[in-house]
Amino acid sequence: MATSQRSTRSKKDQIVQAAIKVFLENGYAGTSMNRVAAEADVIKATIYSHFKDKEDLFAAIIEEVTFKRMHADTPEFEQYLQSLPPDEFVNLLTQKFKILSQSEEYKALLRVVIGESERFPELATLYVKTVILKGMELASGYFSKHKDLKLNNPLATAHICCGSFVAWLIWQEILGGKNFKPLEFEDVVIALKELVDAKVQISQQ
Amino acid sequence: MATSQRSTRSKKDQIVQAAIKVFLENGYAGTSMNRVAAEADVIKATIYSHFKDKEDLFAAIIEEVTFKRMHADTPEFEQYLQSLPPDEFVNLLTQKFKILSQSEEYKALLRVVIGESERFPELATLYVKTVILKGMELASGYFSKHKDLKLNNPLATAHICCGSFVAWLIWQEILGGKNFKPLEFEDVVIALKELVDAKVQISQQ
DNA sequence: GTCTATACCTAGATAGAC
DNA sequence: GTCTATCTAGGTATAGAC
Repeated sequence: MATSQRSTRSKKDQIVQAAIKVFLENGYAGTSMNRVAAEADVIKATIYSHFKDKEDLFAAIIEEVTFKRMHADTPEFEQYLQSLPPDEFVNLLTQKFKILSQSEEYKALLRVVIGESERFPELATLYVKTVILKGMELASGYFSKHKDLKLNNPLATAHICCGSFVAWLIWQEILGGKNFKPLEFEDVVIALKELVDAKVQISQQ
Repeated sequence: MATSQRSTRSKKDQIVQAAIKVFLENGYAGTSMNRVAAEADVIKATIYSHFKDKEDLFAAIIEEVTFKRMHADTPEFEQYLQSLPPDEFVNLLTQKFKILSQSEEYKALLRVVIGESERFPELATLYVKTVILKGMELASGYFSKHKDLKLNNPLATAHICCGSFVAWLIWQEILGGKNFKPLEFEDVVIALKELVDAKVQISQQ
C-alpha cells in the first residue's frame, strides 16, 4: 500500500511538472492534454484519473507555481527591513525583485496569468493576493511607519516603486523592448532613488 | 466592378471587425475560424480568400488595433506640452492615459499582446514601438529639455511615470486587484506629483 | 491507478461550382 | 469572391480490462 501510494504520487508529480512546463509555455487554450501526457510520459487517461478536466489541471498548476513564488520572509527579517533608511530599503526591495525577474518561470507565469485573466479571474486574483501584494505590503508598511517622509498616501507611493519594477519587466523583458530601446533595471532604481531622496530632504527641512 | 469592389471591402471589413472582437476576447489559440466566420456572418472559406491562414488574420487585426491606438499628436500640441510646468505636464499625461485605460478594447489588446508575446514576438514589438514608446518619448523628451530638474536619466524617470500608470492598469483593472485592494488612479498621480515636486524644489535650491 | 481503445467533436484548411 | 461540401488531424473525455 505504501508502494502503491508512492508510485501514485510519482505519476501525479510527473503530470504536474509536465503540465507546468506546457501550460506556462503555451497558455491554456494552446495546451493539449496529448502534449501534457507525452511530456509526462504518461497515457492521457492517467491524467483524468488525477484531475477532473483540463480546467482543473490548469488551476492546480497555476496555484502550485503561484504559492511557490510566495516565500514569505520571517518576521525578524521584515522587522529588520522596516528599520533601514530609505536608500537601503529600496536597495533590498530591488534585490528581491531582481532575483524574481531573472526566473524564466516567473516571467512565463506573469504572461499566462495576464493572458488568461479574462477566462480565469480567480487565478488572477490568487496571483495578485499571494505575489504582487506581498511586495506592495512590504513597501507600503515601510512608508506608513516612516511618518518623517510625510507621504500622504503610502500605498500609492509603494505602488509607484513596485509598479515601476513590474512595468520594466513587462515592457523590457516580456514585450522585448530591450531589443530596440534598452533600459537598464539599475537605472530605473537610481532614478527612483533620486525622487525618493528629494522627498526625504524636503521632509527634513 | 465598383459594386463588386465595394461588396468585397464590406465583407473583408466584416471579417476584420468580427476577428478583432473574437481574438481580443479569447486570444489566439482560444479563437476558432468557425467562430470568427459566424460572428462575421460569413462562410469560413470567405475568410481564407482574404487571409492566408489564421496567423495572417491574427497579425492583421493586432496591427489594425495597434495603429488605431497610435493617434500621434500634432507637432504644435507636442511643443505646447513641452512648455508646461512639471505639474501641469503630469496632469495632461495623466488625462491622456486615463482616456486610454477606460477603453475595454485597449485593455483587451494589452492582455492579448502580453499573453501571445512568446508566440508572436513581432506583434509585441510593434505594440511597444507604436503605443508604449509614444508616451515614453513624450515624457522622456520633456524631462530631457528641462535641465533645471537635474535628472540624471530622463528616460528612466519617464519610465517611472508611465510604468506606474501601466502597472496600475494591469494589477487593478486587468488582474482585478480593485476588488479587494482598491487604489484610485488619482491617488497614484498625486503621489507621483509629491515625488516630482520634491525633486523640483531640491533642484531650485 | 493505470493502460488500451475508442467515442465524439471541432479544429484548420481546401476543391470545385457559380 | 463567395458558397457547399468535405478532408484530415487533433481535441477532450470516457469505458472497461488489469
